[in-house]
Amino acid sequence: MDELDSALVTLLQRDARQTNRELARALGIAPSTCLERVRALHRRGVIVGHHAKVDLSRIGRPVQALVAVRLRPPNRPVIESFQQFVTQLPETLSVFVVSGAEDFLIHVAVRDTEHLHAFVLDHLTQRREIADVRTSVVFQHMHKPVAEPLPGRSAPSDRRGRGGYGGPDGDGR
Amino acid sequence: MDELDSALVTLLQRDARQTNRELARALGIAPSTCLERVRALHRRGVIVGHHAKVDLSRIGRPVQALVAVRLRPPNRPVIESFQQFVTQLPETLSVFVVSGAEDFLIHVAVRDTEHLHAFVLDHLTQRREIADVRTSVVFQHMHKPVAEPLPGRSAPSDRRGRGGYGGPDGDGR
DNA sequence: GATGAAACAACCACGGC
DNA sequence: GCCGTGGTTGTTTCATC
Repeated sequence: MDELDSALVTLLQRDARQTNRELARALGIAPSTCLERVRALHRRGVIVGHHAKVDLSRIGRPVQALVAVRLRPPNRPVIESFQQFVTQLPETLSVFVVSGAEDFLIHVAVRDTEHLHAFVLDHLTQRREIADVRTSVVFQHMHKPVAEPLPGRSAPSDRRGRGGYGGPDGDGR
Repeated sequence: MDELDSALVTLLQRDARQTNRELARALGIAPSTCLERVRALHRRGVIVGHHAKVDLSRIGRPVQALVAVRLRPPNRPVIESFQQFVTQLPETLSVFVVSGAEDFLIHVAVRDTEHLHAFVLDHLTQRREIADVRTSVVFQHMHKPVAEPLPGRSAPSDRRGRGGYGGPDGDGR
């Protein structure tokens, strides 16, 4: 995970459909080299997928909300079963399991406020393990497409013997 | 936005790097037809970009948190200036402007809990407009890669002029 | 709009440095 | 580990229905 990998990760997050040639030219390296680096990033699990991003308001889901949920009792079986349940609902975009006053935060996108209300009443509060629900409408959602390796300290490059995360650079091919 | 467009949107969200041939074959249409449909989705702003997804823990940012912030006074200049400020911080992944007890919800990914603490103390609470901060550690974050057009009612065909959220404009491609 | 064929460009494995 | 080249594949355009 050197400087070059970081640059590749940033560029591919910004636009996953650049051709390998464009990438190589942007970094000043040969296309074949670039290709191998990108493949290594996939092999090591740094890049986990490529997804098209859609405008939710243009697929009939212009209203977003965050629904905070507290469960009772908040033990593992209850948490895990609820998580699985809520993940599979079509309105759900993403699910946070969090510490603090609430246990879950559910990010949903729906057709309109009526639909939102129905979601909470007909899907959520029907579950008996729910102790509390707090719904916040999302006025704006700014999502940064690029998550850069943080400044001030680089990601562990190749410190061997360290118990970090599974020593990605294992295969010596 | 017919049944075919919906299928394309779903498939491209799942994997943006499928070749046009694969897409066409999956839908049972000719590659050239498929290409034109996909282009139309871009033109109409349904698909706004293609982004590689990275494993945050593998780029040195394994700890995530949600930081709820209440501002004072919560008027437009204060909200907008704070939003711009917090969006540009490197720790920030996404920013929700919400209704309810708090005004902002900031999703951050950091190196460790010490870094999280420093983020809150050195970046956020330094701003004078902040009335309250509540930090929740994220134990799990399940993100659904695919947002399907919701069942029960089809999406508006092509209503133009709506500004979505004034965020980063799609890179036309 | 959808289709098929031909020009064009990109990808990818290989051998050499 | 990085680079250039040749065979292969996919994309893109155009004429046609």
